[in-house]
Order: sequence, then structure tokens, then C-alpha cells
Amino acid sequence: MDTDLLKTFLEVSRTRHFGKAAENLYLTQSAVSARIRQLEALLNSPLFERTRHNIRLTSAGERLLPHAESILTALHRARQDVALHQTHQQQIAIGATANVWDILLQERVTALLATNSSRVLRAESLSAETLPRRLLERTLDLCVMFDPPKVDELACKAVKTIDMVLVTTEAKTSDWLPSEPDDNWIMIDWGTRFGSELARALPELPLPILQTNSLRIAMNALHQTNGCAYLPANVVASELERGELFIVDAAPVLERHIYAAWHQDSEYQTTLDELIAELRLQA
DNA sequence: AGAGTTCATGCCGTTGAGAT
DNA sequence: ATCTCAACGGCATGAACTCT
Repeated sequence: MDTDLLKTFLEVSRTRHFGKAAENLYLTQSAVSARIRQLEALLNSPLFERTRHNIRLTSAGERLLPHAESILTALHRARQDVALHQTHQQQIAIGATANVWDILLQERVTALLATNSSRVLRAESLSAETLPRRLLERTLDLCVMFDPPKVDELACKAVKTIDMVLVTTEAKTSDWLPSEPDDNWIMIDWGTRFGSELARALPELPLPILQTNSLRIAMNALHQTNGCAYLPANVVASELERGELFIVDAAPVLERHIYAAWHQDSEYQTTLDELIAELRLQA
């Protein structure tokens, strides 16, 4: 199968528009139309429902989507691997959720690169749902995340424990807890387990004014709204010191474990062990 | 020669202005 | 408020062209 057909399929499914897809691919609309028709003939199944001003994926199209993505990612990786083989280098693909990159990995990966490691890294920020699938497809070698994947083929270990503290932008009394909408409670996605632990620990929490999986968005909103949020103690340490943030004494400190996961049959097992050590991800 | 692309055109649904 | 109709937008198709 020609990968151009898959690229075209992904672009049309992304833009939901033949003309826009054609523009993005530097083709004419009719070329895009022809490619999609060709792919549909190849798979013997319609991939899009064409109604005026509304292109929708059919169920066959929906099923093709993850396959198309992984085929193209795998091909891209294979090309890089072959190129790197000539220089005797290894490429390791690391995936993590946005907030794990923010609070832990970004800084460490940058530090690792600065040490002139012979490894070539590929860093991807992905949703928690996508990470295990990408390990199984072997388009990622190592994942770092809040919730351990429950898949037999994947090995997993807790590599870090982080203390989460409730902070506000203004000092509060010792018995204060957020309970009103005006308290501007900001909910950050620290994994499924955190959500249930939080509900148990603070059942009176109001509805969040913002829910996000990005630490940067949360921090911004926290300062803009004078709100409150559960954040990693290490991240807010300097702001606490400077008096820009305050710990809510009445709220419990919640521990979050961060897990590293990889494929049990990974060909890079030794390299991954070394990498976990170099990234200081030891429990 | 064959595959892929462009160009011109057709078909059909949507939109919006004007008439009733 | 509803209807009509022209203009527009968007996908499909076939002939011609280009490239390898």
C-alpha cells in the first residue's frame, strides 16, 4: 500500500474537507479525491460519508484511523533507525503525558542531551490512553505516566513519588478548604487514581472553574484568578519560598506515583535500564 | 507504457437577498 | 414567515498532460 494514500486519508480525516486537505498536501482537490477513491477500492470499503459541507468517517474509516497513524509512525521510525544504524547510534522513543513532561521529564531529558550521550531521543507528548497502545505497537520504547498500564505484555515499575500539595495565591486560615465556586478551584489531571483519592480526601470541593492536563495552563490560570490547585511540591517550592503561593494547611498532602513502562520483549532492554538510571527515574 | 496529476466541467446542496 | 432563485461551495469525473 502506498503511504501517500494513508497520508491523504489522515489529512482528509483531520480537516474533514477535501479541498483543505489538498491545500495542505500541495495537491489539487481532484487528486485528493482520486487518492481516497483508490484507497477505498483497495480496502473495498467506503472510508468517508460524503454529504454536502460535511465529510464524516464511516465505521470502516474510524477503524482504519489508528492503523494508518501507526503504519506511518512505524515507517518514519524505521527510516530514522536505518539512518542511525550507519552511525552506530540508537534512537529511543520516549512518550509521556503533557503534565509528566512539565513536572519531571523535560528538564531531565534536556540535561541528558547536554551530556553528549550517543543516543538519539524522540520525545512525544501523548494522552494517557495512547501511551500503552504505542508501546504495544513498538512505536515508543519507554513511557512515563501517572497510571500504570494494565497490559500483560508491558513491564512497569514505579520510578518516582511526588507529593501533591494544595496551594493558593493568598494565605488562608488554618481550617480553610475550597468549597465555594468563588474559591476558583482548578482541577489538573494527575491520573485516574488521583481523581478518586481527591474525591475521598476533599468531598466538599466545588466544581472546578478549569480542568486541564497542562501544568502551564493551570499555573497561568491559578495566578490570573487567584484560585487554588493541587500541584507537585517540587514545582511550587520556589514560589512558596518567595511568598507567591501558599500551602493550604487543612488539605492533606497526596502522594502520586509516576511509573515507567516498556514492552517486556523490548530489544533495547539494557539501553532502557541505563536510560531510566540516567534520567534519575529510580524509585 | 503506466501511474499520477491537473484542468475543465457537471452535479447538487447551502446560503442569502428579494418578492410575496 | 415563507417561498423563489441566483450565486456559491464542494466533491466527482473524464480527458489531457507530465514524469519516470
